[in-house]
Amino acid sequence: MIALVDCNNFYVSCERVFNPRLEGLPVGVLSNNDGCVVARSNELKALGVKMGEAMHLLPPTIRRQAVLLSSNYALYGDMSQRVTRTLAEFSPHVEVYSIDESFVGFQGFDPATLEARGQRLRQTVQQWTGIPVSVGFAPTRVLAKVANHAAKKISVYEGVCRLDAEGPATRALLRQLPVTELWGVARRTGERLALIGIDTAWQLREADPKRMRRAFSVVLERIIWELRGRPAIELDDMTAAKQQIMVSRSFGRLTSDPAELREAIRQHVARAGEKLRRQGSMTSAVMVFVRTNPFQLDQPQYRKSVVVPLARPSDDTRDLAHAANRGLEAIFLKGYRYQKVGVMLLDLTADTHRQLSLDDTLQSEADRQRSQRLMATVDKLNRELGRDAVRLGLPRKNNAWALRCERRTPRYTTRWEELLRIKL
DNA sequence: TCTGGGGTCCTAGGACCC
DNA sequence: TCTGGGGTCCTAGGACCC
Repeated sequence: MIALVDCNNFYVSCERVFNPRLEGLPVGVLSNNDGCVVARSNELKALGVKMGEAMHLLPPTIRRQAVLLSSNYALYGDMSQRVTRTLAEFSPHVEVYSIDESFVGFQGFDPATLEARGQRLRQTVQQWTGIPVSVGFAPTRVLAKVANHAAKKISVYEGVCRLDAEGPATRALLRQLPVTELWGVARRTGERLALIGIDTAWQLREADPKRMRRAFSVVLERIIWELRGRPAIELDDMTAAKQQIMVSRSFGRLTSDPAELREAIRQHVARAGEKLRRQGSMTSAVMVFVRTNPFQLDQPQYRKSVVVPLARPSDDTRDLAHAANRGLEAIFLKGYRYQKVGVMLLDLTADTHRQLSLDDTLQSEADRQRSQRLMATVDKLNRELGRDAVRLGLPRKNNAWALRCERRTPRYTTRWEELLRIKL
């Protein structure tokens, strides 16, 4: 049996831990730039606010009633780690799936004891971190997701639900579950399934796996096996090195100024370089992209990306910045109002595979060591003194890319000076 | 005025080879 | 009139996740 442990309304719950006055109120947390709603309390859901709804399109009555907060990722990331550490008390097999969800392995435990363990887990996480969680047990990940959904929605489960592959509870749940509520089935696939008369999770489970593979995809076939209780989805080791690293942001306001684009790219490259070195990788290609605001249909639209290969794999921010600048020059066009730029590091390899090449005559061992020391020092200073304590090049004033986040709460768990702002 | 950011996996189709 | 077939590799884009 495997358990999916999911934090309820995670970002909102984090905010409530440090500001209990938010209990009972409709609370929402906004995306970067305060653009749209990415987390909702039950009260806000009850007002009809949908996931991903644009802030500026919310009816004024709702904006007056609701407490809408900028996102505070320093806080959520830290709280997430506390939850994960608590889960490790219950099983040696914890796979962190996202900031608010983990799969926890319970192989070998007596199935009859699982619900009680689940309840104890909930209470412990609540007591140690202040975060409410729901627990779904099942033989496969897809079914564990269904069980978790039931644990959250159906009050008799009291936050913990166990589903067997066969059994009346499983059957009843799958019969009334729209197929698009399943993990891995979204709108597009749902539309195609509807055409052949499959609307519920149960109907999908009863479909022929091989035929569905041919008509749809291997992904859908695996979901069918999982619904029947046969594991077909393995999770990647979430601690494994990423295969690509992306950093991008929307601008706080649109801009046509190439200097502002260059500055944003430089920022993003610096962050991407940090991430790259933290996981001990090198990159051999840097992708740069720019785009206008796709929602402004009356404005001229432009989106373009380019991949710039590096002469040799590198993790030195200066190399990455050089490549990114060339990429930006190649795709920048005058006359457009840009909304977003970003960089992606592709083709990552472990830096232990650092290869000797013919180019080594051009870059001596001494140069490489200097580069490594410089980057290690920059990373250390930024870790200890705060992001951007040290950077390559000077920042500009009044940047277009400065984020709007006017409603952010204090970073209670990671900044002493902000902790003092709590009103008692 | 204002619509997130960061990932993964899979598939189709083109280029190329023999 | 007739113009192979099968394999690999790569890339772009779709779909999905939270």
